[in-house]
Amino acid sequence: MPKINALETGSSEQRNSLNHQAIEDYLKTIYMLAMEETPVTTSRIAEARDVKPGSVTSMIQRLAKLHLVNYEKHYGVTLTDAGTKVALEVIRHHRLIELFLIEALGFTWDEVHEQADILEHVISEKLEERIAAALNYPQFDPHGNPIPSREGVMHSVEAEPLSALAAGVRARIAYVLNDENSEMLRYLAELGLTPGAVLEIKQVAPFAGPLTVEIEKESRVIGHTIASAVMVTREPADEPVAP
Amino acid sequence: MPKINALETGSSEQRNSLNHQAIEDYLKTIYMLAMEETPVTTSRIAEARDVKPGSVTSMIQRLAKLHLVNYEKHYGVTLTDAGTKVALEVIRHHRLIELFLIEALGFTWDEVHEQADILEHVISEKLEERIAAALNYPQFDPHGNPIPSREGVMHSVEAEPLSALAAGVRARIAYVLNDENSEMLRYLAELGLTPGAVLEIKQVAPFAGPLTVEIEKESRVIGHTIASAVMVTREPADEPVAP
DNA sequence: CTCATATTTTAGGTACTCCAAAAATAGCAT
DNA sequence: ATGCTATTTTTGGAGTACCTAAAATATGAG
Ligand SMILES: [Mn+2]
Ligand SMILES: [Mn+2]
Ligand SMILES: [Mn+2]
Ligand SMILES: [Mn+2]
Repeated sequence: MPKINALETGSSEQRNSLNHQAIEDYLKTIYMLAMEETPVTTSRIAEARDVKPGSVTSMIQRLAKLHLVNYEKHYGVTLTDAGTKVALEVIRHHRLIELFLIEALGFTWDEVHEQADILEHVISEKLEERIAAALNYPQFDPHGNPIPSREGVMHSVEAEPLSALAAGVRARIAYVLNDENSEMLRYLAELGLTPGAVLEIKQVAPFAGPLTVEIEKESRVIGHTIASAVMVTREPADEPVAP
Repeated sequence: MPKINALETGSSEQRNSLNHQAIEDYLKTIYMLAMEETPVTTSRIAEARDVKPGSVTSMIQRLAKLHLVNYEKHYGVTLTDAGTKVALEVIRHHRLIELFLIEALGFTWDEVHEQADILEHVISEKLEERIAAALNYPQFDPHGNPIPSREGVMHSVEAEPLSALAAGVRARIAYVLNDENSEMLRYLAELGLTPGAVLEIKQVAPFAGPLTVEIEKESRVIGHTIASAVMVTREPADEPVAP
């Protein structure tokens, strides 16, 4: 029947696809962590992937041998061009799949991350292309994150957390963090806090307190933690002029 | 991110899903082989899976320990109820996915087997259900094979190879064997030999020679090998009565 | 220079494979 | 029925890809 291992078993192996779940996931993790701070240390990867540091070290050594990362002992790793390419490829898969599950199969935005995290490693390039085509070559995933292009280019959006805004500011939701937190996603959807929504800050309680926002003419009070996960871009304050 | 191994790593493991690529594929292979002859021997499995007999023996021992097969040394294996359930589940996934790739994403029937062979192991029950629903709960896959129900019931179709028919007989194509042979599938499609098509045998050359069939008013000559892969049911000879 | 902390190394485990040697069975001749 | 060979199956040893746990070592703060 299958044999995903066909290329790796025995001695020769490694045709052109240096794929495999684990490798791809490490590269993806490193890519994400590098966006926050570079180089990426062993312990940050271990924490993110929920494995022990020793496991990370040995995987890093493998990745370095495959020229997917640059590795300096006791210092950290950075992705090589080849490693970046793989990471972006996987992220493209992930985000296309999330959107497809919602658009084509009726899933909700809190249900798709887990399944996408598995499928991202096993779809062929042809299937990726068909999915992209079926979705009309979308730019953003359901959580507002940009989908890298087939060529491996990702246009990241400049945004700031909702929690950083002051009263009176109008903003549009760009994307949400923690898309693996289903419970939070359900809560956000309930409040109408989804990408594209426009809101205005009414009140900000001090000391990381709750903020009051107006959205769709409704006033909502949300906690600081949630507000930190919602990334927004500022909108010009409105005051629609009557003609 | 992911961690398909989350449940198996370390010591405890095995929540409810005794899944995993290899195990599922062995069970599927055994199921298929058991339809031809039971018990299923080590060497038949080895040949079907293209691994060495020694590998099969050790996997069989594992499966037996998991109560997925009954194993008698030097004799053969049969699936237990639990093993049958897993096999049918995987076959259901496979066939639903093949159909979905064609119906929803525009693949052709010669392109889907390989991708389905991988995806079958990684779709959740929820995704399976959504795919089935999107296809309106289909009974047959694109190659004419029955799709087992969610409860694990498969209604197999009584059919005989086209190559077994005599001249003059009319028949309807039920399904084709070797759905992993893309080249053959493309050739069959070209000739119009797809499930549901009705044809009439015009001539049969002796000694496993070619047969001439009429299909869609066209006369076609096909080799014995191909004809053996096309499974048909007999149709009453027609002679449409003019009113 | 010393020590806490992060990191790497080492050793050991599971899953899956291959190869080669040993054991069991089956086919067949007598 | 008995024995012998050809075939199949099992066993044992090994290798890769993960992982953990625990011991050894590098780093940099004070
Ligand atoms: Mn996601
Ligand atoms: Mn993943
Ligand atoms: Mn198939
Ligand atoms: Mn498979």
